[in-house]
Amino acid sequence: MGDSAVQILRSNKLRKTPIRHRVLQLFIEENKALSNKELERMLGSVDRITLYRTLKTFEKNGIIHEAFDGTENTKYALCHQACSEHEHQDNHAHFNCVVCDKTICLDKLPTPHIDALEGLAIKSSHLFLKGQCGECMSDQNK
Amino acid sequence: MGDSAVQILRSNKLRKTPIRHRVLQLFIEENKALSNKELERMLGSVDRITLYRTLKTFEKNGIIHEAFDGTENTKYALCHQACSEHEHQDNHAHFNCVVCDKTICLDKLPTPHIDALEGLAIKSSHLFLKGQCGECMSDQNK
DNA sequence: CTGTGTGCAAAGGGTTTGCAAGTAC
DNA sequence: GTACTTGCAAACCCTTTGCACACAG
Repeated sequence: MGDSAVQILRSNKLRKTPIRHRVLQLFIEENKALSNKELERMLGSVDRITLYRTLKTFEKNGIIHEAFDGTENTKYALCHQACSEHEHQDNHAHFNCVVCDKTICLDKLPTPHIDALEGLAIKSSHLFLKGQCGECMSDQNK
Repeated sequence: MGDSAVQILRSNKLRKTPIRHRVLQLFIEENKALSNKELERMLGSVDRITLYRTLKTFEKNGIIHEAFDGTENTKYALCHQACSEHEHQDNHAHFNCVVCDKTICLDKLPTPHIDALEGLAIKSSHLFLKGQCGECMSDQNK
């Protein structure tokens, strides 16, 4: 359980460094999309640039995928299915809370599959929803 | 016809300045989403900062809407329906060509309407497709 | 030991803010 | 004339690049 981060690194032939291990564990524990800034805050003493590079490396290896949510802060989320290099399978929607800015994967809501349309060759589709998450709705009622 | 830019400005109670007029006309003529950078190039001699402010003003007035396309360059497109301030109605998908980076509105492809899901209150949904546009497919065959 | 990862400094690009001068009404 | 708009400078933030040192295998 606590070792799945290690397993992910090993199966991707990535060196097991403390930073990579901690970042991966955060993705596993938090179960939501995380931005560079959030990770920086959570990790405390890590170099910002190293984080950028860590995320790029994970993305290239298909460990995480970019979660488009219409905000300026690029967020990444753990790939649940097997994603190979340059072959991401994040065919699900994302939800972004406009109050707390949390972004989560909606694995059960697939993005529409469209092959062609009006003379366009469609390669991928991306869907994101915006609204209020359960916690922020509860807070509102206090 | 050539005056619709003027009409739009007037109906939004915005002063009719040369820059606003030219920017609006470009949106009307080009019929696609435009980024600050593209507008800058097309207009030639306009101050970049003024453009940013012009676009923000138009967006606030519901004249244009942000067209999410998964690229780093924020693009805006003309609102076809009547959008009021803070009440955008851009309930359609967008398409972004990964070759030429052109982004267009797919007015005929509505974004899915979802009210609630897994304890989330959904306010809006956004859908964008990526692929190759007709022109870039033709270029490829040359 | 060798190649990869990290940390720091610096640079690059997009976007915003402050302020004085110019312009629409 | 008054309020809004523009243009310029500077600042801000996010992200990338270069390079020397440190570390995993």
